[in-house]
Amino acid sequence: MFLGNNDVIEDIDETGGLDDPAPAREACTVLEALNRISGKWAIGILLNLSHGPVRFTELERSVPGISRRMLTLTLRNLERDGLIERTVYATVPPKVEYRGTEMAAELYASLKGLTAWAERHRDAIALSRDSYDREQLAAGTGEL
Amino acid sequence: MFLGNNDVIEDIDETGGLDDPAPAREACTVLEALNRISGKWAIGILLNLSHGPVRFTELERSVPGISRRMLTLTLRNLERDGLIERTVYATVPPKVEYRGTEMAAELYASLKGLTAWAERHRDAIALSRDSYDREQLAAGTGEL
DNA sequence: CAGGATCCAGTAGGATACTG
DNA sequence: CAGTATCCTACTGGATCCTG
Repeated sequence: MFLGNNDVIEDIDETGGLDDPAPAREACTVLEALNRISGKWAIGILLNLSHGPVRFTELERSVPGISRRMLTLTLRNLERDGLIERTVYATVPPKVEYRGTEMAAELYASLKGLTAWAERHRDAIALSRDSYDREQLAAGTGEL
Repeated sequence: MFLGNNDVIEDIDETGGLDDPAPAREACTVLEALNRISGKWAIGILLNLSHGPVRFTELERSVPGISRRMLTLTLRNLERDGLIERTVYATVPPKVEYRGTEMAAELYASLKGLTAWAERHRDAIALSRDSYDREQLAAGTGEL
C-alpha cells in the first residue's frame, strides 16, 4: 500500500509461526500481489497500457484526474516491479513510451475475476452499505 | 483505499465520457472491488473468517500485529459492505462472533487467481526490483 | 470481553512552478 | 514533451486509556 520504498511484507508471520495456521501466510502472498496494484492509479494505468505502447502525456489524458506527480511515481514503481517497460527516444522533443510486460498481461487476466465479482455484487454491496448507514444513523439519533 | 466513510468512486469517468475508451470504466469496477479489500488488514481478517465464526479476541491473536483500533475499524467496514456478519450474544462477559458471508467466500475464490499470479512472479518481481534499484544507485553515484 | 475515544506519526496524494 | 522539486493536506494506522 505504499508508493515509497519498503520491501515486501516480512512482519506478518514473524510474530507467530508456531501454531499459526495457513491464513497468515496466505494473506501475505495475496498482499504481495495487492501491494503492487494498490494505490489510486496503478490499475488505471495498467489497463491503459494493455492495448500497446502509450506516451506519458497520453496517459495523463486517458487517466482522468491523475496528477503529474502521481503519474510519474506510479509509473516508476510499476517499472521497478517489472510490470511496465519504459522506452526513451532521443528525439527533440523527447518521446517516452510505456508498455505493459507479459507479467502485467497475466495480472490483468487475474483481475478479471475480481471485476466479475465486483459486478456481480455491486448492488448487494450498495444495499448493504445503505442499510448499515441507516441503522447507524437511527441508533445515533435515538441515543442523543 | 480509505477506511473512513466516502462512497464509491464516482469521479473517475465524470471528467470525460465522450471518447474515453473502456479502460476508465473498467478500472473503476476493479477499483470498487479493491477498495473493499484494501487496507493493511482486510484480507488477513477475511481469510481467518473463511473457516467459520471467530470471536474478536481470537482475531486479535490470529491476525498478528493488528491493533485493536484497526481490527475494529476493519471489521466495521467489512460488515458495512456485507462481507462479514456480526453476532452479539447478550452474555456476561459479552461474546461477539464474526463470520464471512457468501459474498466473501466468492471473493476469496477470486483472490486465488491473484495469489497464484503473485507466486508465479514473486521471484521475477524481486529480481526486477533489485536490478532497478542497482541501476538507480549507479546512476546516482555517477552523477554526483 | 469487546470495543469507543483520543492523540499522534507517517505516508499517499494534490497543486503547481521549474527544467533539459 | 516528460518529467523533477517543493509545499501542503487528508487519511491510514499505531498506542493508550476508558467503559458497559
